[in-house]
Amino acid sequence: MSRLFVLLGATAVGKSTMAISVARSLECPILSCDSRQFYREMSIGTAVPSLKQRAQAHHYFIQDRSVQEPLSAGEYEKEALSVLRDVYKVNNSAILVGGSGLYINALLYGMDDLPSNKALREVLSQRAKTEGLRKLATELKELDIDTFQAIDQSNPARVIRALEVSLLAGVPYSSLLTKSKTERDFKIIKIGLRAPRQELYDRINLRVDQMMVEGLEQEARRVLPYRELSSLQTVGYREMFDYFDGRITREQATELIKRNTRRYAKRQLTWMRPDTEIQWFDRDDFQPIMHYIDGID
RNA sequence: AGGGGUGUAGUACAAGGGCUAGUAUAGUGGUCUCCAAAACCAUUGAUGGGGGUUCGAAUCCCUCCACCCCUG
Repeated sequence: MSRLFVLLGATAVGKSTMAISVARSLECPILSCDSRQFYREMSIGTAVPSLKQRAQAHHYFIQDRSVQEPLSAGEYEKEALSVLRDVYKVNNSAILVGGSGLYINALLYGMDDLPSNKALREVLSQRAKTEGLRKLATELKELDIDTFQAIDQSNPARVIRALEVSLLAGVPYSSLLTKSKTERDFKIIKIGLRAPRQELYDRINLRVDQMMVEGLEQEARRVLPYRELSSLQTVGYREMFDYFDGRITREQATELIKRNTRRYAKRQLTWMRPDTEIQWFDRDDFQPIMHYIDGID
């Protein structure tokens, strides 16, 4: 059976480097699962692997599209499955590396085939602003009482998405969720990279300082015209946009990027923590990881 | 060394001798079926040490300690 090694961990823990080491050892390709490294306009702020790094192993889903063509979790699932099918024709192994939990779950377990309509979502989003979220929540209550009670009613994203699906499908959103995982025809091995919290935060702070030196400001200026796109609702860019608007100073922006990256890392850890399938290793434990991999099948 | 000043949460500040020491921010925990590096929810934590006055002290007094400023 083909194998997919899933390399997980918080941002800046060292996933990319470890993935390349493992890929070279296994002589297999890497599929990135980082919902911001998909886009070629974003390099510095997403800490995308360098060209030199990418030359050491074949990478998929790294800067292969524009921010103007966003890739959703469901679309990623389909495209990544297609890539994996091709990879497994010639190779028994592949590595999935990244920090976008929802996208990883989409590929590993599948997503229910829910309807989607960007225009409708936009309308609902506007109505939430003008009429208030409570109004939309009340409408959701009539269409889908189960979801209304289950979700956080003050969370616009949840309310809008549930309403969008219920309206499009003509049946309650909750009735479409199967809650079952799709079985894949490859073996999934999850490997987590960890580091002490303080060390992780130090690495984040250092990395942000480096980004500023490398020209994050110039990069952010180039994508400023696309600031409304969801792909630009990203740590490192939003803060620079605020700086360009004159709302904060460059120094404040740098500090906010650090803080928001730390928070992002914390949310990633919260997301991964309950997953008992993850075998955890220290961030640079290459040999123990290879030993673990060799012991599988 | 002498004189002056300041010590409240990780940080910045508030509390005229009287409610459970407050606010901001950081930090922490959590939610999650395609906007997810998003969105949202919840929450820990402090009066520098010791003594005194008082029914009652962050607040007044003494002392020690730490830091800052000035003089040398």
